Amino acid sequence: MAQEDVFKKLVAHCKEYGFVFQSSEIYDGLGAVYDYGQNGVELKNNIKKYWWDSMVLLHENVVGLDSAIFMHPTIWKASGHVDAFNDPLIDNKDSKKRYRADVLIEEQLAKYEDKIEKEIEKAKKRFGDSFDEKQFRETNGRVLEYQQKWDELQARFVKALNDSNLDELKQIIVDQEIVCPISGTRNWTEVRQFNLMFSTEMGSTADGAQKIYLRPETAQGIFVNYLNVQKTGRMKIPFGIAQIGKAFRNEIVARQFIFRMREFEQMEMQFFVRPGSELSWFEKWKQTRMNWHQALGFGAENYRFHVHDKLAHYANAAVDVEYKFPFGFKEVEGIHSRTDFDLSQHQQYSGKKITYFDPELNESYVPFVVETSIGVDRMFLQVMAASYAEEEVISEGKKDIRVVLRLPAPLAPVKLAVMPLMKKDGLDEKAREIIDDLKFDFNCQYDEKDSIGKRYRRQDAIGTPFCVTVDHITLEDNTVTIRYRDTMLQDRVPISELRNIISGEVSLKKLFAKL
RNA sequence: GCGAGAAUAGCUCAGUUGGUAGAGCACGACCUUGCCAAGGUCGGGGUCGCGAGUUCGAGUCUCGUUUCUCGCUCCA
Repeated sequence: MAQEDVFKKLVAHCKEYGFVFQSSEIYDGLGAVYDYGQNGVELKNNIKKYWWDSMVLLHENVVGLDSAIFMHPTIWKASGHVDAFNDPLIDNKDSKKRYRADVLIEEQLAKYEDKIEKEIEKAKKRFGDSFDEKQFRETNGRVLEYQQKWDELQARFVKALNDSNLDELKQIIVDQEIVCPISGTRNWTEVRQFNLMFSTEMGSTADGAQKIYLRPETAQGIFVNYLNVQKTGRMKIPFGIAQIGKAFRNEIVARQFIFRMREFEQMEMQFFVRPGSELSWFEKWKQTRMNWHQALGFGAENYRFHVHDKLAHYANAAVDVEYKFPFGFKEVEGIHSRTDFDLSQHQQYSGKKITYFDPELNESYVPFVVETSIGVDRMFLQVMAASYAEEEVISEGKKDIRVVLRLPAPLAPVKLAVMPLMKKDGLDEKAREIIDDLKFDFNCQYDEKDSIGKRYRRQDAIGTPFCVTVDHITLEDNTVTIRYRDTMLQDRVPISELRNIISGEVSLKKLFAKL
């Protein structure tokens, strides 16, 4: 089966079995926004718990935080997000290249300047020492003509920028007959403002309102609280702060299902260290995080590190954990050495001192930061992609295809399905009794509809690791058959042993043992 | 954002040169069976993505639009 087909089937499966729905579907959907259904939310919560517990419970020096989505607007100036993503862009339809509209116009201005310079150069050669540049500029016809064009263009350009008039920027490009350097054509799209941050207004009256952004990353909430946590938690460097939360990016192109969404969820941990020690911590977290991924048992060959050649403005080392999705190796998690960039910026913009006093060194410094940042939704997609399987089964000589989600049991939405072989003779009541006993320990499901084989397959499709069937023998000796998802084999066990058998398999400790 | 393709029932799809919308599976009720998806009977469910246009008449032709897929592009 081709990999693209696998992906298509996976997307269809996600919808058919209540894992992921498109947002606002009955209104034709909302681009690149998705909802998690009854099974999806359970899986997602389990993924988050796996991450949270492995970070916060397993590391003495890592604590949690839940900061607000709304933050002071200056935070995004300090972080560099406001400046870096506010460009008017235009595309050439022939070369399909994208340019900054303001840069194209600036280049046009420079062309007029070049022309003036050339005239001056020529005149210099002609007149030699007697050349008076100031007088030449004021009297030469060609120079005056270019200068006038430059003045007009500059005035128009500045006004358009100040008014944020995108139509006018486009009109300037048209009027100036600016061509694409690659295709040489003037086949342009409209000029569009790209701001990757969503904004809204805070304050109920229009004149008193201030523009605030929906956070494009959760990290800044940790940075601005680092000293609160350090002081109230009596944390000593090195220590980390972990956070799970929603973030929002107005992606130009959001594609590939839940891989790139406009509203998404991050699990980030910022680890604060002594300056100079950041690269060894970077290596340590790199390994720790890879172990976390591989403990799920999806095969080490499906993971790799991708080292960034081009580093972001804040980083001095960066690596991605990539997983082999049906559409190729793609980033699931990023580990970045963010230096002291963020904290120093916040110190500068807030005017507040946010240094740490290191009692061992007897000195104060702005800590360096090593970040691990993973997308919950990508992780979800990765788990689904890795678990989805179609396998041939032969029963009574007939071939059949079984769709099974081989989810790691601790992540499975439903841990146990209890089903009466028949819904009569009190088998159904007995099944309910078993559920009532176990429902506070595990997410259980009851099913009495259709043949038993069909019910097993329904549970396979959502990844339920255990099915328990109540039959007539159960009524005599309180034993049931327990059927395992992956092998399809069955054992007969006493009802009293179910809790032990299941909890041993579905506990997160099973995964932590591999870390 | 550019280019190409797609959209008909919950799912997979059929629907002839334009003539009042179908199948299988799924779903619900009842009967039957009882350990790996297919028994019987009856039933519910679609203004054919949305909006215009052409036409006596549009699921079908034209245009626009939305969403999805693929390629390019972008991704602090």
